[in-house]
Amino acid sequence: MEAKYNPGVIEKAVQQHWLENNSFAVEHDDTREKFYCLAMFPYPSGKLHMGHVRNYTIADVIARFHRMQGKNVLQPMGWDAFGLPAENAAIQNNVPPARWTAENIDYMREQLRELGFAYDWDREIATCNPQYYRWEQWFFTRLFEKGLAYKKKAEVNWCETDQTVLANEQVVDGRCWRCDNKVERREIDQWFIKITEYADQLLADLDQLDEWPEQVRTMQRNWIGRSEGVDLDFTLPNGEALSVYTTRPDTLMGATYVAVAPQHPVATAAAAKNSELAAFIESQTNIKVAEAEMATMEKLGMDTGTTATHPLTGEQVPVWVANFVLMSYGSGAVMSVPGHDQRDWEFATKYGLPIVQVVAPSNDETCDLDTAAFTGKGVLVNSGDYTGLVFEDAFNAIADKLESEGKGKRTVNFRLRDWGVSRQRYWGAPIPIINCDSCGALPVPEKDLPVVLPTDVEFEGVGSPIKKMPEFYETNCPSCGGHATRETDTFDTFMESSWYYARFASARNDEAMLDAGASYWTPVDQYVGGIEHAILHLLYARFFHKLMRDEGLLTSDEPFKRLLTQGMVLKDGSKMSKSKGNTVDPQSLIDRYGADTVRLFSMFAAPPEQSLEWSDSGVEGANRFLKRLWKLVARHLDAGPVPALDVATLNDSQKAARRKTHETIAKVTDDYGRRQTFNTAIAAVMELCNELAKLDETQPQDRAVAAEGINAAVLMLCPIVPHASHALWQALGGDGEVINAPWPIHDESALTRDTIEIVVQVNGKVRAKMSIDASADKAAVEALALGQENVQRFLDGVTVRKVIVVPGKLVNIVAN
RNA sequence: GCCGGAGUGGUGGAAUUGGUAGACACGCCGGAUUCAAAAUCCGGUGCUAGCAAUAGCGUGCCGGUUCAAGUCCGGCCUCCGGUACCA
Repeated sequence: MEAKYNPGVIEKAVQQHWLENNSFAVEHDDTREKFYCLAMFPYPSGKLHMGHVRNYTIADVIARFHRMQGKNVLQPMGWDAFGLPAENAAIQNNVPPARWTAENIDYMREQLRELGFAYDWDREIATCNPQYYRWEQWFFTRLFEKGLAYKKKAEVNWCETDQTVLANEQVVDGRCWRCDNKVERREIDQWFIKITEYADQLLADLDQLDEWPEQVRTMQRNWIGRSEGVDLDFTLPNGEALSVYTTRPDTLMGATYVAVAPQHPVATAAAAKNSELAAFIESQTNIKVAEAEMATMEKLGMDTGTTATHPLTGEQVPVWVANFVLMSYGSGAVMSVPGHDQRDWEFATKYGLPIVQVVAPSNDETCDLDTAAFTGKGVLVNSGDYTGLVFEDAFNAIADKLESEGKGKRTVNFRLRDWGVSRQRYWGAPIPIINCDSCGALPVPEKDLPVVLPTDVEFEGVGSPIKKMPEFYETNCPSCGGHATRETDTFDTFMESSWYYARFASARNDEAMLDAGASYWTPVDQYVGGIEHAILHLLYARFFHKLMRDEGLLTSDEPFKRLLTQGMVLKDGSKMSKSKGNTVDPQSLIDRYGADTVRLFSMFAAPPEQSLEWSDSGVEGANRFLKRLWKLVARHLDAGPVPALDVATLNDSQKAARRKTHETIAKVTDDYGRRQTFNTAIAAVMELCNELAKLDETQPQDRAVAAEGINAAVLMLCPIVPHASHALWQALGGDGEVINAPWPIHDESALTRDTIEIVVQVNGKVRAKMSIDASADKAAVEALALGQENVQRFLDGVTVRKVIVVPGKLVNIVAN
């Protein structure tokens, strides 16, 4: 064995060895327990950044750990290759998106290889490849046939100067990022998939996901937003219903006005006769299509002059236009109860609308309608027949009344909206639809799939080139054969990332979207990715899984069994990003220290779910540990042959070192498996190595204890630093390759202790520590504790009231 | 705005079920080695006082529960993620 740790030489050789042996290629094998470990695949933006390194190291560590546990482990890698940045690069540098993307993939693939990740490269996929997206197109046509895909109008950010739709990211302070023109909302036809039809299942099945972080489940639950309420009708002067949804029908008697969206027909009709109102509505179109924008903008409104009849009192209430009411949510109108809704209260206060109290607190909550709405559930007041009822009774009485009079209906509502999948962009999978003037929108027949995106394109301006390519969009109607045009919009890139995990299991099948491989490998046993994907990507993937299940392609209900959401990589307290100029290039670190050091540092610096603060000296520290480990093994090997371990003859220090080995195995196994806190696993192995270094290798039984400990340390570090472990395992004469070696199992009998240390507190403050026989009973522990010299000092002049003994840990003496 | 997190020494973090706050590292200080430096090795290191034993204080802020609170409860503050067309 080389005396010096030389990662440059070792890593290259070990990676070559894995490549030649195709070490991480796996096959469907029903006789073995499978483990599918997946990290969220990258968008090929150029080079790997530290966030990637962290993400892929975490997943690789988990995959390698489970492989050493004897499972058939699949860990694939691919590319989420469609998306906006490729188009921006194309416009800026005049490079076609396909070429830019392919070059980035080639570069990043090489970087992943240099980091030593245990991928089955035979399954690599890129979503921009027609072999991939053809199945997405095919699946969409299936959804269309089932009525789960449909077209409707929806609002987008529109830049009049560039004549193009802008992503939310491209709107800065309400203006186009390129030309600084003010954006406006515009309605266009878009394709949607009915995720709302699966809202109940998506909500209910969250309960199955007991290996997901609770916070992610909570976020999804809130996002889906199931509520129970009542759809009820106010009546317009012309007799038509003005429908609103409320979760608080108990406050209906306090509704003093109705607010409608600027695009609501009532508003449009009123504006036709009122130029001031028309101008107000017009002024409200310059707002970005984003929830945060809508929720934080100044709440503005104007009276339409129209009134509506209250369904219970028969009184006339004014109808206002309000900029915060969204046409796309529910009916585009809300009843306003300023006494009991804070937003309504602010609006009513601003515009002098009446505020009426109809609910009073039934506990000690305060209620002062001069300063704020009372939003709690209480007891009804000032509500005619309903006065005196508590929330639930009032809800039911009013809902019953409305239902019996045909003015309302109990309804379950969801916050979740259908998934808009149309993008007016070039670099995406073409939506496989043909529009025929006489037959309407029709799916492209299966035999004509895929609809291939032309890649030899030039960008003129910012619009999608295929919208100006008749050779792409001119076609014939599959039904009548007449002239027709293709859809030129492409799919939301969340479409590709919603099913790629299943395709990895059937990656080389060109005859079907999924096959038996997908049934064997899915669900993914461990999914690893950024917390920023907690809602959208993970919800869409869950939805897609259920769609594929209902198409008969899969049998499970959920795609990801266990989820680890990793935190961000920060430098100087903020996210590493090009715009902040605080990025650290992982490549220079790999070149300087080797992949193992980079992997070790990123796993040691913080637990995976927390954000990770970058530190150059921390990297040095990780490298130093590997050098020390190397030295420890070299010293051990130089000390000569290792005799058989004879447990019965061990002295106390040898016994202690052996106990440390087995305690460490137990802890590290738990840290890798259950807790997934790799930082504490590393710390524990470091402690073990510090102990092993103290052994006297001139003594035969010290050498035997050291051999056991060192072998365990190398095995336990293998998932994190696989190259160094490979070389050390070989030098130690281990069986086969370390990547296939069985995970160490701790020896329970090595853990026993003769004496233990107990802490003694007086009134909760530590006053002494004492060593006592591990078998001592409570009375003996208590007696010894009371006899401690320093404890006596604090008991002087006071009376012992109570003594609490926590076995094996502490004694607390309560005295005053 | 709304939903979800986070806040512990000079720094990253540990404390797993309410039971010794600061494991393991980094940095710093002192020493060894060296012509010298780097590297390496040994020792010290929460703050305050003390030669020390030890004592007081200490986990963002305010309050509460408990024999005991970083951990549980109530109310704040700051920062971060998401907010449906960034991925």
